[in-house]
Amino acid sequence: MPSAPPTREPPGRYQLDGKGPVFRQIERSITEMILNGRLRPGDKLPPEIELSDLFETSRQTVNKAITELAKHGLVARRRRAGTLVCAQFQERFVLPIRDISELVAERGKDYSFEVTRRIRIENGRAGHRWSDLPEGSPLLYLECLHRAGGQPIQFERRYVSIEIIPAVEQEPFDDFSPGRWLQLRIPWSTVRHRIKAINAAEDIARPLGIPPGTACLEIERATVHLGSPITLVHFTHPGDRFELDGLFSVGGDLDRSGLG
Amino acid sequence: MPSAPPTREPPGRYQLDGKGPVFRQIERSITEMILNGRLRPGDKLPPEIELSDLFETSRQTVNKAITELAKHGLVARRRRAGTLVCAQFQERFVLPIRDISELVAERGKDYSFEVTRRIRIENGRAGHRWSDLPEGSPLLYLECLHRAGGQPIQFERRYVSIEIIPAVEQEPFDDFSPGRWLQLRIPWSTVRHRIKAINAAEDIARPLGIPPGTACLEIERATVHLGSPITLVHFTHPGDRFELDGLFSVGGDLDRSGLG
DNA sequence: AAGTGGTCTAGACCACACG
DNA sequence: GTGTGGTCTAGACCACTTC
Repeated sequence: MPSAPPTREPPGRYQLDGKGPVFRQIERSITEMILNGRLRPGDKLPPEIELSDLFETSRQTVNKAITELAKHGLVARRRRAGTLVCAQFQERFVLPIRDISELVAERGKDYSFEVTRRIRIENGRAGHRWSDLPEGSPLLYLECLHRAGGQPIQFERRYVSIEIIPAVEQEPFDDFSPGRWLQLRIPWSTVRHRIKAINAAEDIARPLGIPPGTACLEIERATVHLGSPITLVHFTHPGDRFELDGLFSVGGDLDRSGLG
Repeated sequence: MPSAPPTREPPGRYQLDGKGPVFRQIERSITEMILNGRLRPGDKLPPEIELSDLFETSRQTVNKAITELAKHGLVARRRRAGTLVCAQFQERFVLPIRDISELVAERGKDYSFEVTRRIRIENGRAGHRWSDLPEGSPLLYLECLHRAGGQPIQFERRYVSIEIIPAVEQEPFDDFSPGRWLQLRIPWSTVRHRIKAINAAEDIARPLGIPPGTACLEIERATVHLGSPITLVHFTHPGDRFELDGLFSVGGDLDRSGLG
C-alpha cells in the first residue's frame, strides 16, 4: 500500500478527481454531494455557466454530466428555474427480466426444454382468447416445459399470430425454444409485462410436478411489432424454484453495496 | 389540415423529418430503419463523419444520437470496428417498482395504512434475522397494513437499523407510512429487490383477510446507504388484488403499441 | 426582460483496436 | 499505421419560464 495522500479532502466539493472522462468526474462529484447530504433535496445547483467555471471545463461538458444525472432522477432541470436536487430519487427501481435459459446456465445447471403441446386454433374458440387480436384470427398455441437440471422450472403457454408469422406453422422447434426462435426471427418494438402470483391449477401443476394450489409466479408478456401483435405468452414458475431479482445503485457504482 | 406532402418517401433513409431536435430526428431515422428491416442485425452503420454529411449536421450531433441508440441496446459501438446493429435488442425488459400509495391513488381509490405491530428486537433473536447485519444489532420491527378503498392490498414487515436511524424509535408513524418516512429522511444508494410467489401463511393471511394458502406476490427490498444497511422490508400482496406491470417500447414511442 | 437550460457547430486531440 | 469512436472546446442562438 502506498502512503495516504497528504491532505484528505472531505469528499464532495465541486472538484474533479482526475479519474476518467471529465463529465463522469462531474457526475461523481455531484452524486457524492447528494448522497453525503452536502446537497439536500430542493437545493439548487449553480447554473451550468458557473459550474463550468468551478470545474474549469466547458459548458457542454457540464451539460452532458447534469443531463445524465437528470435522466437518473437525481436532479430535475427547468429553464430559468435552474437545476434542483430531487426530493427523493423517485421510486425508480427497475427489474430486469431475462431469458430462462440464460438464468439456468448462469447458475451452472443444465437447461432443456420440451414442446408438450402444439395446436392451431382460431382466436376466441375453445377457451383460447387473445384480446389484442380479432375474433377468429388464426393462432398457433404452444405449451412448453423448461427444465433446470432435469427439474421443471418454467411452464410456458404461448400464442403466436399465424397471419404475421406464417413460418411458425412449419417450425418444429427442435433446436430453439419458441421464445428464442421468435426472438431470432422477429424484432419487437413494444412489450408489455404483467407479473402476478397465482395458485397453480391442475393443468399447470401437473407438468410442473407440483401439488395443485402451489403459489406460482406468473409472467405475462405481450409482444408487438409496428402495431401488429406477434405473440402472447404466459410463463409460470413454481414459487419455491424461481424468483426475480435485481440490484440497483444510484450513480452507477459509488456504493460497494453492503449487501450479500 | 394542410394537404399531404407531394411525395411520400418510403420511411427510413438517412433523412431528417424536421420534427424536434436534430439528434432526435437522427435517432428516429435509424430506429425506423432497424425496425423496418432496412437495417438488419449485424449491418454496419456509416461512420459518424459520413453520417454527419448524410444528415447535413455536425459530428457531435450524430454522436449524441447514436450514443443514445447504443444505450438503448439497438446498436453496439466499437472503436475502429464501427457501429453495428445488434443481433437482438437483448432482453432488456425492465419493470418499474412503485410505491403502493401512488398506485392506489392512480386508480382512484382511497389509500390508508395502519401500523399493526412495532417492537424493538435484537438481530437473530426470536425468529427475526436480517443477515446483512451482525447478530445482536438493535432493530425496530414493524408490521403495517396498506389498504385500497378499505380493502387490504399490501402487508408490510420491516426491519429498520436503530444504530443507523436512531430517530426511528421515537417516530409514531402517524402522518407517514414507515416507507415514506424513511424515504423522506434517508437517501439510499443501493437497493436489492427479490420477487417471488408464496402461499400465505396464517400470520400473513389473517391481516390481509384471505384464506391461508392463497398465492401472494412477495417483494423483498433491502436498502443500503454508503455501505450501511438501512432497512429490509417484505411487501406481501394477495395475488388476485395486485400485479406488477410495465410497458416497454424501443426508441421511445415509435410504436403506437397495438396493445390495450 | 432576463436568466437558465437545450441544442448546435466546426474543429481538435486522443484512445483504442484492427490489419 | 490508420480508421473509428470518445471526449472536449469556445462560441453561438434559441426556447422556455419565471421574475
